[in-house]
Amino acid sequence: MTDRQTPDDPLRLDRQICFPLYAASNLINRLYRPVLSELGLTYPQYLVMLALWEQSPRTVGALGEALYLDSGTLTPLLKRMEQAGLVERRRDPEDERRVQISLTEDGRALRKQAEKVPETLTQGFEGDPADVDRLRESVQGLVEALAKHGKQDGGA
Amino acid sequence: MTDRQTPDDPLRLDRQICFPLYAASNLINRLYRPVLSELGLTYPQYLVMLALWEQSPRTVGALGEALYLDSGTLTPLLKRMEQAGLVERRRDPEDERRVQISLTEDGRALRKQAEKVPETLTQGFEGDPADVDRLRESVQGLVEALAKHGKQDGGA
DNA sequence: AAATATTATATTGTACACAATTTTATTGCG
DNA sequence: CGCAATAAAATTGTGTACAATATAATATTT
Repeated sequence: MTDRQTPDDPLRLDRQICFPLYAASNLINRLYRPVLSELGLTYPQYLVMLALWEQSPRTVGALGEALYLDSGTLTPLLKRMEQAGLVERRRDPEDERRVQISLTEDGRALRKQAEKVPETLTQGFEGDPADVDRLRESVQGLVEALAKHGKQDGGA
Repeated sequence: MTDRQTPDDPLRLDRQICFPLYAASNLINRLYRPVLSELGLTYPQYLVMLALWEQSPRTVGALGEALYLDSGTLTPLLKRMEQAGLVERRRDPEDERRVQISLTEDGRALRKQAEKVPETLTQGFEGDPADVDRLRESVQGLVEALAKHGKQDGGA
């Protein structure tokens, strides 16, 4: 039987920064899922839509840079979104390596329904909005640091 | 061509709290992966080991409660860990519905190698440890709020 | 005690994530 | 031009996540 509770043990679950981020990400996904399913979207698909509503068309690479995802994740996801009629995928005539992702009419129209998503989810959620804002900025800072960290080679 | 940048648009990607958490979780997974692969672990498997090093044996349900995961995720994951010789799965004789997960000798021994993981990953990482600590506590608070939120029925 | 409800885990099917590799297109260089 | 190097997406294979359902064991009710 194992049972350690050394207070300064760096392997304690409640001392990890990684774990609450992992848990929060899963829990948020779970919270969004039923709301987004009414729009016919998964959570990462919703993020792609947010990115495209800000700017369309965008290349697969540009989407990946914005969302910190690579083509291995985005290609099949975008194909499903194309099947759903939300986006179009078209080789860039200027550079046939690139694939331009653009919103369809349906994709643009979906924005109206999506506008209700943020309030639906913050409804009945205790906590000072200013606190949430501070937290968001902190995590954004962490993401930037992690992204910079990851850009480096990692070596050997 | 779409191109909106209304400053107070609640659908702006950089105004979401969910997105940086999602991105941070992915980036951290990516950062841990090469380090953990030397121990023969994936990131969620590492979390299970952290939980078991604190207390073993534990039921599948107890692990799920600690990590905010359900049997649909844990069962196959634990089977792979059993194949790898890190844990044993055994029906609880007291209640045959429950499955007790316990560390094997190899599983316990792996802790020594895992002790190097936290420092390996914080190495060359800029940022005040006190800031990271505050961030961890904030995200832990959010996780608790989300978990409480999720416990409620959701209605309809 | 038999029927019903509840609980714990497992199974099924869909959709990510990502490393590694492959394919196709462009760029650089002699 | 010819060809190696680079770049952008797609493909392959493994491992999560999770909703919905199934299975089996225990608890509850009548």
